Amino acid sequence: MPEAPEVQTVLSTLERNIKGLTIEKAEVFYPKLIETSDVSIFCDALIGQTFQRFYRIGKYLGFELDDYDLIVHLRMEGKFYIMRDYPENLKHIHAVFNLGDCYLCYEDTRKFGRMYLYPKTEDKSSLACLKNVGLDVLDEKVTGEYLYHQIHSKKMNIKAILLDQSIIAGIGNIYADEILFRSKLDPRSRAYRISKKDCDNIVYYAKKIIQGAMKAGGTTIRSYTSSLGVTGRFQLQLRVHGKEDQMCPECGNTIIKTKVSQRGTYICRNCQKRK
DNA sequence: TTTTTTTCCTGACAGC
DNA sequence: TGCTGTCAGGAAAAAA
Repeated sequence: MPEAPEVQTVLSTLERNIKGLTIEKAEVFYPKLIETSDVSIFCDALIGQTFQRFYRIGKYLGFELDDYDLIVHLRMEGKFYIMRDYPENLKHIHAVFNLGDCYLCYEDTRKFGRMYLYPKTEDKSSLACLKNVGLDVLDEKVTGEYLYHQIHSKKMNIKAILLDQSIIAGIGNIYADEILFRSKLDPRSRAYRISKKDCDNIVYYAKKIIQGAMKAGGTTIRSYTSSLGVTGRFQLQLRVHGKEDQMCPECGNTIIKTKVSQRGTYICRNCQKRK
């Protein structure tokens, strides 16, 4: 499940490999992949467009072309591959872009990923698909103060807050668990009970963990890989997520798995206090 | 308005 | 073997 670090890894890899290349032909085999228009309009518009600039907003990948902004959300299992030859097995490949001397292929087993195409704009935050996307987790405007102001009157649990992209963008299920473990907070704690000091901790660890994961090239759990098959190594550093029935690295108690906001959630009940 | 639930998808896996 | 049911999950839509 790509979160900000994985998206950044994919983006960097693609930038190194396809920046300056021009789309000669575009094919889309799964119509619902394209949110902004019919497939034929989408494919026709891309012909002759060159990849100019690469950017990330939360978990969204942004490609600035000559005349358009192409936005991609990988959701759970979306992946890009750069291939020398046209792909043989198209079973889970839903889009192929012919870039002249290579093919950029989009694969997504569960078909949750989406692509958006808009006329090019300087103000990326004005794009329709990003209207509910808040400040990126690494944005300097994201501080404990900011988080506290956003949540002090909300009833939602703190994990749901961290997953809410309109408050802080880029955090997903895996890192939410890790951030709350490091902050010593039970994910089920109500937002309005979270102190200013706790908010400082949450933001501090959120930035630290996300930046650490970016350096390591993103976490890999289940099927996630970045383009070109580059896989991250950060999973070795995960402390609670996916560690059901294992010992807490801090206190030795058993880590439990439960559901919070419909999401699989890992907690050390000894270290993480419910507020 | 805010919060919760449902929906979208397929493959892996458990149980019979 | 082959079937059925459950689970995983980001975000939008629908319901509460």
